[in-house]
Amino acid sequence: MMVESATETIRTVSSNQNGVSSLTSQSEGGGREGGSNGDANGEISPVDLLHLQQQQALQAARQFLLQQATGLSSPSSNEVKQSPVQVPVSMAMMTPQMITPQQMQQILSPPQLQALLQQQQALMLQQTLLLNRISQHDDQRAVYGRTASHFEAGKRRKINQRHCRNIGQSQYNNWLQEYYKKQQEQLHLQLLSQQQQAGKQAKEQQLGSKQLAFQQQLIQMQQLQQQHIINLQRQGLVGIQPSQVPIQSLQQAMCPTDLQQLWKDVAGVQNADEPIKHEGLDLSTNSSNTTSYTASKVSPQIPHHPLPNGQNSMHTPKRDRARLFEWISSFTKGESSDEHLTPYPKGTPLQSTHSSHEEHTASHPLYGHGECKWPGCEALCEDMGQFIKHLNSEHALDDRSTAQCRVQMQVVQQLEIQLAKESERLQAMMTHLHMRPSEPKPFNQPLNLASSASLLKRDSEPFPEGLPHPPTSAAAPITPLRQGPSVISSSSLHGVGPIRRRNSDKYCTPIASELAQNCEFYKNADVRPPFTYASLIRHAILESPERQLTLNEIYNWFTRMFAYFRRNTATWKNAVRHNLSLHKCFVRVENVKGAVWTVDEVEYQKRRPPKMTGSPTLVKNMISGLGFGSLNASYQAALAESSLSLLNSPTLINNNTGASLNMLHIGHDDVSSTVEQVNSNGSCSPGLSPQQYGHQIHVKEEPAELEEDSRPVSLIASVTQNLSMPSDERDMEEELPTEELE
DNA sequence: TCAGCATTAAACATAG
DNA sequence: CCTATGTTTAATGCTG
Repeated sequence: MMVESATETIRTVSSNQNGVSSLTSQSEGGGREGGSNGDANGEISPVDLLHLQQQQALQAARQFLLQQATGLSSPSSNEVKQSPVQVPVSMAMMTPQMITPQQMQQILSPPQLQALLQQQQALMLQQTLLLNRISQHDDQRAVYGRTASHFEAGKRRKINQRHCRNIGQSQYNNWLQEYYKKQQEQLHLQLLSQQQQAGKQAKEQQLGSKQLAFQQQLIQMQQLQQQHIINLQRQGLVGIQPSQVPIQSLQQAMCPTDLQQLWKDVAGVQNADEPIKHEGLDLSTNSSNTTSYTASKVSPQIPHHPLPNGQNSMHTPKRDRARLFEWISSFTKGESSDEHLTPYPKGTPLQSTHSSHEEHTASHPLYGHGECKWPGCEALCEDMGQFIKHLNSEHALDDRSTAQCRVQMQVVQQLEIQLAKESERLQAMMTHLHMRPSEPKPFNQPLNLASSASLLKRDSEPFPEGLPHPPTSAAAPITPLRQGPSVISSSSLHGVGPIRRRNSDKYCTPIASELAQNCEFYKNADVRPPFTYASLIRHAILESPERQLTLNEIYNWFTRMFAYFRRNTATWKNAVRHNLSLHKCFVRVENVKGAVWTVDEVEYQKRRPPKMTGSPTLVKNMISGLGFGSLNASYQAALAESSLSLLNSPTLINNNTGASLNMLHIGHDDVSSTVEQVNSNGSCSPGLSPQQYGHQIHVKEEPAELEEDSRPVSLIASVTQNLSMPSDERDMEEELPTEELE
């Protein structure tokens, strides 16, 4: 899922980028292809949006020119009159998101702020248009002239009419009209703002420098283009519905951080343009002092120009480049600061991927498979040198690259968020499965202490605690009932556990499941497994095909399965030997080759039985201490496995187990593990069945001890056999193996 | 506080 | 004699 979504996101982004770039080039040619490019579905694509905005910008510019040409000095003009009214409207339409604290600070009054924002939007539109045109002509002046001519040629029209009209680009009319239908309101809003701006600018003209004013506007528009593009890309990235209001939707789509950053930039622009805006506002509301502002603004060299992006993409002074760089850096920092969003440590998934990618690409992360990996760029580069060249020429530090960089950051951020979500989901899934992972499974069921506990005497424990969790338990079994499930997730916690956690062992019974689930973890992590040596040894032995292992094989199993046991061999090997000798459950059988160790399951489960039969409490204690609980589970498991058909519900299983346990009063300790094994095998493996264990017992030298229990055992065994017997002849097998070997 | 268990360490025995 | 394998004892820590 993650991959898919991520891929999708990337795809979208790249397409947007392509769309933007293509649009830019296409718009230059005045072609309409760009519009169709966007979405074949008729949905408005970023490209379409851009076109639309371009048109709007043209309209606004035209108005402006007209005003200039007409000498709209009089505030009484329609435009001017409208603006005051419109401003409020637009304000109402605007979302709070559009305003940033920075802007607030800059603005004297809320209304003014609103107006400023509106103006910015209008500027962006205009900028887009102009830039597209400008891109065709390196000479701004040429553009200006051309644009001016357009404006001059045009006449003032009503808003609706404007939508349908496109200066020298009638080709856009069709799609524009469609768009218009969908976005009429939005367009109105924007156009109104444009008008307002035009009106304001008209006043500027009053000041006297029409050309200067226009240039100023151009500059502003250029400054805003960056943001505009970003917005478009973002829109694509976020996957906003085309039907949504362009600007607002874009803003909404942006994450708070991005939005903030974006508006920082905007603020910067405002700062630079502040005079103008104020002027504009003043003009619209009040026409004083514009001159001074205008003068400063008009100056193309605006020294205090704070906005890095604001620079004309075509002409980015080095100092501004530095700013751009700084800006990017700051943004990046901001991004990193947001990493907390991701549960994973920095650089886990994404970064690691990145690094690998880098390695893969050998020298440059943006170069691979002979082509440029820059988003939206697939330029073929035969070699590194060529690529570097390409990189420096096509992806230099300019507005466009910056915008793309931002988009990429967005992508990363989105992916991180996605990752976080997916991780969370995974956690939930694992938690769910582990918590009752085996519910479906017979042995897990036994976990229900309540039911089984009462039934079980010595075994009582088994269920509850036996099943519990191994690793997790390290801490302390909270609720016996659900402990059972230790999961992979818990595995991570294991490391934390104290070196000795035999305690857990008691609960660890489910070694098999635990190991099965966290196998890889233990193999690679130098973490002591939360199982007792006895449990591990037993597991190792039972896991073997013959259910018998030589000491050396046991050693090997330990080292193979646990990174932890790859060191301090002397210690743990000694412990293994000690356990093998100490516990009756481990039976040494002379083999041809020497001696092998087998498990006497009954004995193993019995381990602490002596008095257990007593009250439930006692049993419990014993169980907890001994870690018996499993036996029952194992038996049950075996039974269940063998007769799954019969055991549909856990309850049944439990009951069975409980009953059997009672009768046998056998301790189950790792029963769960036994069960687990059975489960792991896919079907209860006959070999593991209690019977076998029983046999082993016989094999052993000290069957005598069992006697008391033996009866119960035998009963159990018989029961088990009955249930599982179908396919086995285990009795024989158990002994046979050994003998055969011999 | 105590009993029981698990672990660790170590001494000792035996076989190859 | 060395090593691997087993057995046994003791000390220690933890848990209930």
